[in-house]
Amino acid sequence: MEVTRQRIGPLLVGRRIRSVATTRPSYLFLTRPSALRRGLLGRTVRGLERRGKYLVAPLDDGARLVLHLGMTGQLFSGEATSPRLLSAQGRSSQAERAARRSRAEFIEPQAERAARRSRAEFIEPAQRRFRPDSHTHLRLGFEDGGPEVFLRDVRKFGKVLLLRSGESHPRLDLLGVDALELSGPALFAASRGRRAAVKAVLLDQGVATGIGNIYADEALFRAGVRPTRRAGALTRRECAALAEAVRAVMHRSIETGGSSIRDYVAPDGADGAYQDERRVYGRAGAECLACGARIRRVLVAQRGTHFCPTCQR
DNA sequence: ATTCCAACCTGATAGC
DNA sequence: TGCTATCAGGTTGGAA
Repeated sequence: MEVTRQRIGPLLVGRRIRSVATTRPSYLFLTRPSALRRGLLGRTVRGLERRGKYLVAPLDDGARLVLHLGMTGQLFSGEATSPRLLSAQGRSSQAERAARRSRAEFIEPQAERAARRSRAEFIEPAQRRFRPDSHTHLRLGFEDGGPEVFLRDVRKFGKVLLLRSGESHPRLDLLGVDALELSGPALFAASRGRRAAVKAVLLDQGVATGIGNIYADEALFRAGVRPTRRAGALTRRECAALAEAVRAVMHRSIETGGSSIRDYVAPDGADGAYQDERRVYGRAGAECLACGARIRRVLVAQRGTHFCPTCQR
């Protein structure tokens, strides 16, 4: 979300909204689309802040546009280009691609295939332009006629709401300290008396906000702490190491542009690279890069949880 | 006062 | 080919 904030900021801040298109009312819209359109039309965006995984955009009338991307949300420029922004209809499935490939290899002479490839490379850029689909829930156009801004979210676990001037919202008010500033003592204090697994505490946005499933697993690995450990049993020393690991992992992910594993793209369409630095998340059955043991996957707090049984105690 | 768990959605993939 | 089951960067509200 921090990478998204940094890169979508210039496409929002200082621009006056001329058009607002939305999909039909749904779980995603905490503010009804009709009210959202009324509240946004003609407004100028004054800034863009992040509160944990939420983005908050103050408007020139004192209202605030609040966005959360949930699991599959994508916030991006109309000029962005990426296969991750295409819906299934606009993209060939893996089965189709495989079928086409094997057909092609069977009947097509190599020279012909090369010619087709160069034709495709010549034509493709024009065809790749993003076209709003049924998952594109918000589309903002601006007075300056520049690039639009899109919010797309396949699963609709994201959130869009408009807070009127001075209005607050419990979802924002209950957030803890930002993960980038989580301190050992704060984590230690928050863990006291909690019987839940330490991973559940890391994911609790009221303790620290911004830590998601990938980063919880990666931080626990770095700190050498097993995710299933009872939070209340962690020592000050372990909390210090874990808080440090959280900060390090989050900073590194921001540096590398985030984790593009399945849906995430930056607002400019670029993939992040943090997925290449994962040591445990999504590596169940593979060898631990530190000790060679098999990475294990278990459920903790109903979330897939990955750890090294020898490095993490 | 916590912790658990189903629910909110859709799509990709693995296995039979 | 198709069908079923499982999994997925999150959060919430109410039951246990």
